[in-house]
Amino acid sequence: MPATVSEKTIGRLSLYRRLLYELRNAGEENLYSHQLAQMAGVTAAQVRRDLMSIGYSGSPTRGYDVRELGESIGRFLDSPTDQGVALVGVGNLGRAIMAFFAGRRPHLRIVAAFDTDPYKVNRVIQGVRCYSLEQMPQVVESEGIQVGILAVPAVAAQSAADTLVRAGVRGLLNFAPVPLRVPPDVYVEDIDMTMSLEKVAYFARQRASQKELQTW
Amino acid sequence: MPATVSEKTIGRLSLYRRLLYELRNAGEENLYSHQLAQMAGVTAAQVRRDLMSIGYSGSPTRGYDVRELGESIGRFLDSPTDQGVALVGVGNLGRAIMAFFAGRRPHLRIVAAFDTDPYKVNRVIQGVRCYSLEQMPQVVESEGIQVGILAVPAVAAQSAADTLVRAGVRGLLNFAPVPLRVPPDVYVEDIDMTMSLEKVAYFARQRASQKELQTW
DNA sequence: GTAACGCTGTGAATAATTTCACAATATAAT
DNA sequence: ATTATATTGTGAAATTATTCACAGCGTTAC
Repeated sequence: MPATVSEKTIGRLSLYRRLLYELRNAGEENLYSHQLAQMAGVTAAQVRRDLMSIGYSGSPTRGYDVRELGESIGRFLDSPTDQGVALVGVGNLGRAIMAFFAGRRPHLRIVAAFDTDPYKVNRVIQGVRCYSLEQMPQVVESEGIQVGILAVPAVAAQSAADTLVRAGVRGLLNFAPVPLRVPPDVYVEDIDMTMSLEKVAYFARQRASQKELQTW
Repeated sequence: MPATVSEKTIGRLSLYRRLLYELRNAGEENLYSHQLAQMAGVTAAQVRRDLMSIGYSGSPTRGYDVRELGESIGRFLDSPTDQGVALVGVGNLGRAIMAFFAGRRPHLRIVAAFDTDPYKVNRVIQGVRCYSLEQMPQVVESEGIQVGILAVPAVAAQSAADTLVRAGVRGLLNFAPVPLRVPPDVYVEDIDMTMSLEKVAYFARQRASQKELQTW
């Protein structure tokens, strides 16, 4: 059981847990590494390697217990106490994010939203109270928020990040197409839709031309 | 110049291009690898390595020409002809995606949207015509669409993907929290917001506790 | 009981990615 | 012209991530 678990493994564990949760609802009680692997789109060896890092052991004959493994991943990934999340930017994307996460994980909930638009401030949108940017330090500190989501325009991203970090946020999920500059003790995950779409376009083209070559 | 360029490099090239475009607008004419690196949040060696793969050369004294390099990346990444994109799912997220990409890259535009909701079908939303799911094969084929974006609920994702692929799509950008099963000649990029948020929460917590340990 | 099976856990091998480090070089200064 | 300088391009090394391959082991079947 390694002292530190890689970013990629953490991501896959989150995926495994979701799949296990669905299996549990479907009444499954146990499964083998190769089954979980096929559902997750990875190899069986990868699954076993990942599970090593959380110290969960299966049985050679029954494989893994669906419920136990799910809970085990939960203990590893989740905070023992609830983690509140701050959302900055309540535009199209921000509201879509709110809707997407609404009612999903009670342990990791959006508990406050921030926007400059005075029409949104003090409203409750998707069950989340909306504050002005000025109130950010206050609210973040009083709620003990450690995680922020940035859904603001590119130009506003860095300053919003700075304010969040100053208020004590240690992790950012950044949807703005700008690399953020943050202190080394703050973790940033970028969701760069433009980059992703361009990657897809590039490889789609490549695959399409490979297909043509096959007939030669 | 390698025969095949890695997925990660393609992603970074897309980012470099965006940064170069901004620099160009700011009137910059040339820059060094370490400058681009610092803007992109990578090392200078990484930038030089990435640029090797598109065969662009700079000068030891002037560095890279901002305009030339940007165009060079464009020639490498972009299709010589325009690439149309199909968006499936015009809910909160779908509309946010439309708004996000509206007017960004003319070469890579959302040209058709699909949804089951009869209220949306035949409407024009964010400048994009909305069709029913039944029309998908037809429209995708007649428009020559090779790239699809899935912004549908998890349960609908696989079947939407199947239809797109059958109609000729070779690349998918998948926002649904489900691993898609597609033929090997179709490229899939997943944007899994739940996984990303859980990663951020995990590392935020970790960084926060490291901070505490520093004082010991 | 015990033999056979097919899985897990993991050390070792391989593959992919990044970084190091330095020769080659284009320019500016003198 | 020559020298000094700071950067590029790139083999080689280091690091990180994945896969192989197999010993060890519960369980089941007989």
